[in-house]
Amino acid sequence: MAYRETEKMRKRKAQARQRILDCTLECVAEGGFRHAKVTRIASMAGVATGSIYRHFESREELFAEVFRLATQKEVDKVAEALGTKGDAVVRLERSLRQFAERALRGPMIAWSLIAEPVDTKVERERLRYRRAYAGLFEGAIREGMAEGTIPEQNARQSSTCLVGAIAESLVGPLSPAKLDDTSGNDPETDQQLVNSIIRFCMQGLTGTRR
Amino acid sequence: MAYRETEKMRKRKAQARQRILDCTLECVAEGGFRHAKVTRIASMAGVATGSIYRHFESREELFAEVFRLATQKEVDKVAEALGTKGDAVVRLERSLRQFAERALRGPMIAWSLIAEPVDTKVERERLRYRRAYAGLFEGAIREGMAEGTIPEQNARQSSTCLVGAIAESLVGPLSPAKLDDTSGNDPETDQQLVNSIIRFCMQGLTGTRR
DNA sequence: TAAATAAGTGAATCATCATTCATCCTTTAT
DNA sequence: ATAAAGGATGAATGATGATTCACTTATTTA
Repeated sequence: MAYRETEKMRKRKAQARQRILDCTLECVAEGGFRHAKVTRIASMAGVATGSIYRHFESREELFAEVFRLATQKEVDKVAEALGTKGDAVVRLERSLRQFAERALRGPMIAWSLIAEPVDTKVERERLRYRRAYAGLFEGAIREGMAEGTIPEQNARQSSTCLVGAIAESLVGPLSPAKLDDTSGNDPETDQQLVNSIIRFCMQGLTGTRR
Repeated sequence: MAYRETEKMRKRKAQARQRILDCTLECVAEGGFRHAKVTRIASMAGVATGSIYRHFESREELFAEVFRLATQKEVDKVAEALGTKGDAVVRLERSLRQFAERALRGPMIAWSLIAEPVDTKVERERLRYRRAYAGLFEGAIREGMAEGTIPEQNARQSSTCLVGAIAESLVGPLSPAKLDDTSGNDPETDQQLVNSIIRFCMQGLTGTRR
């Protein structure tokens, strides 16, 4: 007699959902969460406003999901860099560089993830995100302590400092005020920036100048 | 014939203005900027809503002013600690401790100043505020480099890292989720927290374990 | 094809608060 | 005391957008 959800429909819905997520990310990459209006997202995704709410509890929930996804990608990259060959020190260095360089390459989205004022649910995701990074770093620091390349210390605390130092150093260069000045980001300057951040961080960790 | 602003009136207005500022700060200290509603502030200050706008352009402007004042106090304390006797290294250490300890003592307001999502104008003040700290630290780092207690480095960059490392380390302990758990802040734990932050920072700066 | 059910729509609604402004109240100066 | 000039008031307004929901359209099964 009746209708029953079929594979085809399930797929179609999944696609719509995905399109909404993609468009939201695109909006965020353009102007941050604040400027990503539900109506805009809907029209970009080719669905009605109301349809957004078939897929997501609320705007905040949608944003939280987008945040989670965008974040996961970044965290994975850092994890990947930490999984390469070498002692903990060089791997940490690689991963810090990865973090910073990726942020400078996608500045608006990085700013949104790191520093844009957001609502509670997204803010909660952000704390998770930062903790995820810190967790990764913490593990590597422990490995370094075990293998003797990093002196004994409170690994949890140090990892938090790493995240903070990088984030703060990037906030200036990433802030929207700077983003839309046309002076363009000089890749050489960026490189120097990254280098000095890393220097500070590695010194903080190892207590050794190089 | 007519009315002309007199000293008495000027004073009364100044008092009202001050009362508004005080109450706003009080509100912020209770629940952050987000929960500080204009109507609430007005009634606390014993004035009509509209009167707020006799003294401040807008809610945002009021908040920006409050932010500035609260901030100035903090910055001054750090500057004071930097002005004490001793070489740059010990003075920096003192000032970092000052910064962190004060934050832990007034956690909600500290969170608002450091990490609460806020509107553009206030956010702008926050950038200034962070730069003010960074500027102070930067000066001290230069002094250290000049006197030979701190190795050559990009002082600007390092100071930014300091601010970031501290801020990030505090965001966890300060975040409202933690603030209203009743477990109370153990002063001993706080002390350890502060110590390890400082250790990391000083190492990052000097490249020397102690 | 028809009945049953779900998905999709988007204009209308709602919620939230900051902000305004017509009005009344105070102060000043004569 | 009174006129002139602000000052203070707070209910009403306005702006912004998220969210809803009555209705339309699609899909499935018999």
